[in-house]
Amino acid sequence: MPVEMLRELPLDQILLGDAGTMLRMLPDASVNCVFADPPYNLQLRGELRRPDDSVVDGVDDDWDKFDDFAAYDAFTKVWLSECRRVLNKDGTIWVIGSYHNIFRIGAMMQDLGFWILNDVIWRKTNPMPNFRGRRFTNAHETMIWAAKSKQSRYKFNYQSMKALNDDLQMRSDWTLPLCTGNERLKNVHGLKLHPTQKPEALLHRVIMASTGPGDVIVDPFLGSGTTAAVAKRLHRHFIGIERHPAYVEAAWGRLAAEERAPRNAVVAPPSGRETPRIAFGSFVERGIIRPGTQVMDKQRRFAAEVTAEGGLVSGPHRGSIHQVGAAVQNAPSCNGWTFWHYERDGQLLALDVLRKENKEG
Amino acid sequence: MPVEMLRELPLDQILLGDAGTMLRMLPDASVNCVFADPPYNLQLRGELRRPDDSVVDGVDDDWDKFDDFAAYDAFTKVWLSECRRVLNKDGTIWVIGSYHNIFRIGAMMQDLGFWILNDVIWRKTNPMPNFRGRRFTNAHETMIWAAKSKQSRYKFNYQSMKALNDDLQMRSDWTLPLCTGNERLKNVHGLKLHPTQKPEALLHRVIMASTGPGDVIVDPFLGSGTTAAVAKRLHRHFIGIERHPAYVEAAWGRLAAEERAPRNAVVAPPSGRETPRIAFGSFVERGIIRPGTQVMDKQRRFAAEVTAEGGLVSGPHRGSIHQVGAAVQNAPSCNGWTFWHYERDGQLLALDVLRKENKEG
DNA sequence: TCGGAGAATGAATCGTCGG
DNA sequence: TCCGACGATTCATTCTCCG
Repeated sequence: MPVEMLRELPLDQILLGDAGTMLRMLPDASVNCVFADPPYNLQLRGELRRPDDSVVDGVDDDWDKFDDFAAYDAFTKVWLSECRRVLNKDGTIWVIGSYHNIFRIGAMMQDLGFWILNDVIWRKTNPMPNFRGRRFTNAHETMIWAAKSKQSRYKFNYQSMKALNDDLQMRSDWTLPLCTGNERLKNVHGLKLHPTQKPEALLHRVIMASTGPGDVIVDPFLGSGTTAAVAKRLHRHFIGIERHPAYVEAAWGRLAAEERAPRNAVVAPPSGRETPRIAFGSFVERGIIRPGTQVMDKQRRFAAEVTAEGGLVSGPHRGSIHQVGAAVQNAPSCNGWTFWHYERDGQLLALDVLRKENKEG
Repeated sequence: MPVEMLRELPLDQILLGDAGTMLRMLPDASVNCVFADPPYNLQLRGELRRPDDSVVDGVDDDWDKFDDFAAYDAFTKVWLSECRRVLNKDGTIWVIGSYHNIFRIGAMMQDLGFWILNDVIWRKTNPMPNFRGRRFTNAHETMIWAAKSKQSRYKFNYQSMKALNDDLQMRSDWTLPLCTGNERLKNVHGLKLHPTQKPEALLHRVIMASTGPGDVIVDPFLGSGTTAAVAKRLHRHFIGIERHPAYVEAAWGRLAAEERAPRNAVVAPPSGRETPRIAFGSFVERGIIRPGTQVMDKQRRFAAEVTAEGGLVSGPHRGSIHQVGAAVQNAPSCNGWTFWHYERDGQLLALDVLRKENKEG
């Protein structure tokens, strides 16, 4: 079946169809980044029960069923090859998986000419236990981050990552909770809409690390739309691909409710020393504080705005909560945690309450 | 080149030679466990040969990396296949690597019929920083733990692992420091003897998790001998293979200094599954529980009565403690030992306390 | 409205033995 | 090789309910 190639990128659209077919419609070397969360090929057998005899709601969807490894490899080769064609020469790709599929995917990526930059571990704070005591608790998933080729001059926002990590280099293991609570999309019955919805904090870090404002990110397995929502929030363009109309519809609804952060909150920080230093970034990443949130001192004499990398901007001043606090007062130093406040439920609260409320901060 | 197969296992020996050749000397299905830390340098000139046995040349052109991958795959296939042959039917293998090689290894393990049980992340507390600031700090290595086949009834010392982890299930991510200080072997110049000496803590956990005292562990890339030293300490047998005489010599020196732990320190805790079974009837027989005793679940929602033949009766339900427990709850199965309770001295005690109080049924 | 108890739940390749 | 019985086994977090 001949596929018509689009002459313009379908920016900020969700294409209904399977990954291979839809990717073929996109022009060569036209996008900056790919985030892919393909089926894992879990190969689950019977039902699994918890010690209290309740049944685990496993992933039994048709889209995760393959006859054998050969079938899975054939499927993988199609979409990975198309992703590589669509990426521009300096583009990068992220693929997430578990031990069921990630080794096959990684080997194939190398065979196709991708150049692996890192494997990144998502360490789950609250994984499902191993109920039968037969293996180690499966407490992580693996992401592969790779450039289109060894020659790619890829983008890595080193300073943003360092700022997000208390002024230490960001490591290859990221500790983040599962997607639960209000963030988890529900269907009309109040049950989870999608069995494998990824947390927004994960996508926030991925997008902040490897793209800039205005870049184009393709997600060939969009699912519930996390990639699209976070891309919109951070002023990146997205192109989503999803086979199931119900997921496409839910993703559109989610996007409608998602607001862009203020423009100056997502500008990349200057490289060099005057960069924010704090774990304040973790609150931004986890959505506890949104980029663009207004903060002020207790007397409301000074105001500033939260940036996507976990710092502040106030007029010409940009940097950590401490640096900007000092700058606006024209003071030599400042404890941003106690100086800056924000409004919540009509109250003015010091940023410090965030640390007290969130031990992991 | 014909290789003579040994008639007896070379227990607690270090074989000088390359992994593939030496593994061929070991009999089929003769060992319990393999720990492998293979080289991952894809530019191993001279060591790597193509499947047709031609030597990979030193060209570093882009297209040549495909040859490098093919050569590495051929090298990997030889030693992995031999490891699988040498493992007994319930044996397991551990392989450690980084993103350079672990994906190729994992995919090949699946293709050879190994059944992956977990991928385990070694999270380094003190990794080498990324000096150029172009990637995430490479702060982990990946281990694949796999059984010889899907049908293997592999060993996993669940209770030992749980005890090692403060009475919580051991997770798939292990946080351990690099091998440094006195543990790190030095050469005569005071420089590190081996570039990738693994910490003993890592091998301790590997060996404790998947083997028992007296088991045989093969390390086809012994290096500085960490596997052998920890195996000896924990009363396991080892068979080491190493192609560099200097490493073999250092490993023997290390083994000479290594003392076995006291015998009773390495006995695995009773794992429940292995403790001898006691029939509930024996307690009735011996008069510890009288026929007619009332039993109930913890919430006192269900009640039943002990029968003279060591079962229970509850309304229309009659049978073993497990069967009646399942029947009254309308559940598919039930552990009667922990479900049913009885009153003694005003306290509600699970029937299970009887087994703990009367170890010799 | 607040606090405590109890229920719910998450990408999961989750038995062994005897007849 | 199949079938039935026995019985081993859960962590972090959020939500709901009730007093």
